[in-house]
Amino acid sequence: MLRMSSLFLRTLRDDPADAEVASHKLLVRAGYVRRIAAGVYSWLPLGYIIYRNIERVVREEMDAAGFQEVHFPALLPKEPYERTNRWAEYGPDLFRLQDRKGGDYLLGPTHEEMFTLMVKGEYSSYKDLPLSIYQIQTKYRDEPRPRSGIIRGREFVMKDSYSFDVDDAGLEVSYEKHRQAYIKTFDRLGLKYNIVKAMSGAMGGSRSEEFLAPCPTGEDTYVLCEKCGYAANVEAMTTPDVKVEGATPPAIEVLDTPNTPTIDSLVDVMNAKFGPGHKASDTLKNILLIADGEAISVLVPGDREVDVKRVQANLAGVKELRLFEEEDFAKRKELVKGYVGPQDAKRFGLKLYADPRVAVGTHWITGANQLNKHARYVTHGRDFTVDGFIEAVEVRAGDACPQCQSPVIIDRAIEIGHIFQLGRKYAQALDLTVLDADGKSQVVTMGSYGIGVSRAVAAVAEQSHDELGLVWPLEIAPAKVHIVATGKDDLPFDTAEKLASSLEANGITVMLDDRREASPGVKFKDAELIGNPIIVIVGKALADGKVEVRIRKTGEKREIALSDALTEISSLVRSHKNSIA
RNA sequence: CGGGGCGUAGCGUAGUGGCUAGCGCGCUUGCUUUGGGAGCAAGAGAUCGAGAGUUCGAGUCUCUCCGCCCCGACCA
Repeated sequence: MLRMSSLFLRTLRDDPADAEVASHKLLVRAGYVRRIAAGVYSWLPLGYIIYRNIERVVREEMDAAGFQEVHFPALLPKEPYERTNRWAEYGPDLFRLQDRKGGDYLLGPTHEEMFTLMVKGEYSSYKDLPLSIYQIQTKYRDEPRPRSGIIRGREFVMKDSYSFDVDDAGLEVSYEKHRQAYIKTFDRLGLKYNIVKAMSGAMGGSRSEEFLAPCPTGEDTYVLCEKCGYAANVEAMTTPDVKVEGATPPAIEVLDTPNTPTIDSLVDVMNAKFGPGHKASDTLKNILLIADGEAISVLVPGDREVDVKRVQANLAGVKELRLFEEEDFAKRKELVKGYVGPQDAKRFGLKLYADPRVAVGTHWITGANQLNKHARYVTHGRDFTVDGFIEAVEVRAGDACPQCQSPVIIDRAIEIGHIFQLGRKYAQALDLTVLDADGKSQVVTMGSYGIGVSRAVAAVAEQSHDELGLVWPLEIAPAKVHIVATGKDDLPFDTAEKLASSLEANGITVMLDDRREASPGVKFKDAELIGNPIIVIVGKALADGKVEVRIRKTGEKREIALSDALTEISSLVRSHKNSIA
């Protein structure tokens, strides 16, 4: 039983000055966490209870799925990370330190190497697989900018699992098992979330999905089709095939278009020259970029912006990508800023990529590669060809869903989980092989699956709060029932005490506000701020032999006979989970 | 790393180069009060982020450093 009279807790009346998002403000105000350094937080008793409850749910679901828990150190030697080149690749995001002998160590940002080596050390036969093991561990990443309180820290707790299989079919099964376990986990945590197609990114691998908890302050942007349920991270969003119809356009015609370095000015001139009706979407933008030092051009319709992050995500292997700057134009005189067209790309030795909207057979008004000149009827397939199609435009609300063509919506969310098929990258680098049934050596294929445990505390807080304070789901709340005793006599306090004991005896956790000196107002405010799902007030109504029961989430209140309190509250907890939390 | 902002008591904040750095919350003591962050009275609590400088005099002006927040870049 948590007694407010002795609980190590001080609630704050004002929002902390350094907090911006709701979860951060409320977790600090309600006395759950305190900041220690940028992106580094301490858990106070209430916060640690929430944290442990979430960890417990995660652990139970992992165990239920048959995965086995292990535990690695957070402090790791650099050697395994050198073998996969991540000691170098991770760069400044890695917390590095040396021991007294000058040996290099790191604080683990993620543990693929350690898991791979652990399995390599024990297993060597296909008969040992499949295997899934996990840990719940503090991770360290020296983020360039920690933000949003607990949501994005430099120290955080993650549950990471890894699956090991002999072949792709096995990996698919392991992946699916994790996916199901994640669904159960997040459902129990009371989180609203979408499972979203993601890019596997720098980690390589194929299938990849993110579990995103929608909330306005989230850092991730994703698209959702409300009609068919398609959901994807903006980087992974694909464009439906473009149908090209109509006759072959006339041959290229070069036009004098003085002072038209922008799409808008070009459209105006075209309308003046050939009559109204020309749109920005009839023109073609040639966006020049530097990809790892090499100039490339990306083609998008003129009414669209290029999303550099998306381009990079879709250009395999490119580490650094940036837009052309003045000095780049200065070096490449043949590329006339504002008048670039794809028809001379081969001659310029420029790699060309097209957004799918710039399909083969489409024709465009675009630059003529001469100052103050544009060309029309420039046709993909006839007048230029590309080195590849990549998703390049900034995704907009209303874009067509790749599955059903309906307009999609765009939303923000917190990433609470990520599952993906790693493939053989780490097994290869660290030489994790097993003998198959034919006695041949096979490189193991792996999956990697993460849940942000500490982040989930903030995600729930972010999704579940109101103007009064936090609103915890039953499963993870500090206590199921928050009993407030009011009045100056002993009776309400004694009564509350007895009710609390009998609830606890029935396995229902209780927080009891047994403070004699605090005013009722303070106790009510604290109860609402702290956010336990059921609030029971033992006070005024006691004169009629009643107590008041309030549902934190809905604000619903009613008085019930004290004699029924134990059974009524028990049944609320046991059978009304969904309506109260 | 670029841009912006901020560092004054546990928290939130005021402070015009000039007397003993002020207020609210919280805390302590006493009395009163007890269904919506109570009232009265008396207290404790600050090397004003650090260092250097200008000045008769610096929380206030200058410089350097440190820390923190926001936007961007970045981010299994």
